[in-house]
Amino acid sequence: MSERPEQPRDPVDAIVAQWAEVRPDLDTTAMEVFGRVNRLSRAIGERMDRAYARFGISRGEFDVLATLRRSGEPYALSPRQLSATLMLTTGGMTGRLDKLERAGLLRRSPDPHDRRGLRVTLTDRGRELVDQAVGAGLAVQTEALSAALDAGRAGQLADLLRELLAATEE
Amino acid sequence: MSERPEQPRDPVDAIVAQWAEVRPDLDTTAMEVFGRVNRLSRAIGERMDRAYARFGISRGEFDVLATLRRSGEPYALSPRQLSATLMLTTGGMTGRLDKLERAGLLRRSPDPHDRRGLRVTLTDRGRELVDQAVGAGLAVQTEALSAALDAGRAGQLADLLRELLAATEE
DNA sequence: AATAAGTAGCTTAGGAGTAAGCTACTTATT
DNA sequence: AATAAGTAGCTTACTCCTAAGCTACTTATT
Repeated sequence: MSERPEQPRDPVDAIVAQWAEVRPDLDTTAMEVFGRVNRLSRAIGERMDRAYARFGISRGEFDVLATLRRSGEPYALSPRQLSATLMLTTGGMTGRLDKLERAGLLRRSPDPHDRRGLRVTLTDRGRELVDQAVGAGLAVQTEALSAALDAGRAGQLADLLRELLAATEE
Repeated sequence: MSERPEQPRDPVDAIVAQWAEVRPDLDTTAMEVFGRVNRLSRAIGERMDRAYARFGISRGEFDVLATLRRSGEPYALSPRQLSATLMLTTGGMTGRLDKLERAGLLRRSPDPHDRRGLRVTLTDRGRELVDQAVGAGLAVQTEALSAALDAGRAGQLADLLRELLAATEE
């Protein structure tokens, strides 16, 4: 009867079907995208938490180390730059830096050009740890993606998401 | 030179390019999907928070009311069912129910068949509020989606996400 | 040079979640 | 019938975040 090929059903289909029963007037099309985006974010996030936990850090802490690592030599940024990049308040950043500094993964030193500011620098141990952890985090994501989609469809998905994200974050 | 049509660049492209500079050995393909999924989830989440705040509730509280509403008459579920559906610990659910009960949006009553359990029921005010709020939340999502993609591409995106989510949540 | 306005990072108070453990009750086993 | 095991919901302690406000310092204006 249906002209569409068989699709696997997922939890969002069930939610959409429930709404159609009790509120058939609602247009739930957008939920088919954002409902799945939310659930995927959460599911993969939990797996990445576990991957990073093996290195003794949380996902938020990994993000700090990774931002420093990505910035290249000398692996130094200000707390301000870090909290802007990670969309975190300065109070939240203070806490993360405290933990990471206590763990010996980074170091705070005065900014030579601005006495209000600090420079946060990756220690050698921090660089080594993040170099390992980034591989573990990517492995989690790669495994989940390649289990579901071949390279062509994965690329299609990435392109559609890019368009949506670019328009959304404007 | 490029055979691919011009793509809008987004923040994930920048992050991927940074990694390629400092760690060219890494395969960041999966990040092109999950990095965007994470950022989209966060960006839309913030907008939905604001939409629900106009009704005096948080997104988590909306989810409780919406789950009850979707379940149909008589809009009653146990705290256990709610915390399972919403992937929340029972402790967290206790807190949400406390707030919503204080606001007069739902009611807790003893389960007539199991004296350990409760039945959580939407009040009339709760049903009216969630019927309004669900429209506001969908409007946020619909606006973001239709600003970026036409109906055909949005459907393609939903289908790819369904495949990925079904495989991921298994 | 004096001063007003802006910025950097930290502190504090409060919110919302988890994990672990509790009591009360139900179900399965003997 | 007695009892062991399981389940429901709540409480407590803890974590991590935000919002607001602080001090110290820098930049712009007069």
